[in-house]
Amino acid sequence: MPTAFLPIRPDMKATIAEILKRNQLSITESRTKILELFQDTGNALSHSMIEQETGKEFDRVTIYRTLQTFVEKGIIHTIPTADNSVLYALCKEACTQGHHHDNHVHFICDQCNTTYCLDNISTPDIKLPKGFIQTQTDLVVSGICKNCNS
Amino acid sequence: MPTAFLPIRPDMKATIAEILKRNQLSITESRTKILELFQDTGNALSHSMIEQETGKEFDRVTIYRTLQTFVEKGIIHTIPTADNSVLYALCKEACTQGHHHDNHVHFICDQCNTTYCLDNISTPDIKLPKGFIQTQTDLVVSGICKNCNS
DNA sequence: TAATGTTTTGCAACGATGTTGCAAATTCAA
DNA sequence: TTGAATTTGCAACATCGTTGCAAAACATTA
Ligand SMILES: [Mn+2]
Ligand SMILES: [Mn+2]
Ligand SMILES: [Zn+2]
Ligand SMILES: [Zn+2]
Repeated sequence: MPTAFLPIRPDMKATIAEILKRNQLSITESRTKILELFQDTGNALSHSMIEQETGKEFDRVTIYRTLQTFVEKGIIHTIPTADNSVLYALCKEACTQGHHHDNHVHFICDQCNTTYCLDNISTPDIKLPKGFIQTQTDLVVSGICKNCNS
Repeated sequence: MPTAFLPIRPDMKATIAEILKRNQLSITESRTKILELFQDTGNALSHSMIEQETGKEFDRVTIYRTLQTFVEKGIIHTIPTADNSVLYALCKEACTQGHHHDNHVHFICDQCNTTYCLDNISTPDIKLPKGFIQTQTDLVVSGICKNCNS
């Protein structure tokens, strides 16, 4: 329990609880654990990675529903991948209920398979042919990440 | 049958047969029909669209294997989508066995769901953080296409 | 803290998607 | 035309994702 002597690093549980409260979600074990996972790894996670990490703690269906809820609330966003698997990552910008603003580039390492949100690289403006109207841009770069690079 | 009097539009069947031959693939009914479909629609197709179009002519598995083969040979390429469904489209550039060069932007219409290859819009160069090496870039824009636009 | 209404979870069952092994059919080349 | 090689269809299976419903957990109020 945090006291007046250890206030420097805020209690993780509390922070997670705040995120859930702010989004009007009940604080449950599965939601807390899954949010924790995202915070701890920092990178993108797939449903199956989460399933592996949490073992038999929760049902598959609960994980699906938790991820759906988080996406709807703007807590996490999905990442399209070249091999068409579904990835999720924490939203760092001010995303809200049904209104995402994750217009950043994603990077997938071909070697270690880690997916990074390049939060400070925005997706470029594309000049489309006449008559086409753009509402969303997804840009995914793949290659070798800085950890795997020699 | 084309004669000397109708040489302007080359026989489609012949062209398709040539594509298959050039790639050392036997000319079979399913391959011919599926290639025809891509040529006729012009846009991207999913496995299920092809299954619907061809009805019960071929087995599901045959369609999967045909698409795989075409991708390997560089006849078609896959398109990553935001909702993580798999789309395929004809390669128009000089793609060869295991070596694709489809570095163009894709556009998906939110309304009619048509997916376009914007062949003359190249994917932009992205300046990555130190240590990251880029080998591939996928850029998908979604919005309203010129047909659905007013 | 205890009771109560609301939300979330686990389970079972299901549909869609994609893969593999193998025998039969088709294609190709001699 | 024949025989070898390739391709196909079928069956069986694995993975992924969804839904309905009863039980459990959670939030709220007293
Ligand atoms: Mn991201
Ligand atoms: Mn394309
Ligand atoms: Zn890596
Ligand atoms: Zn359209």
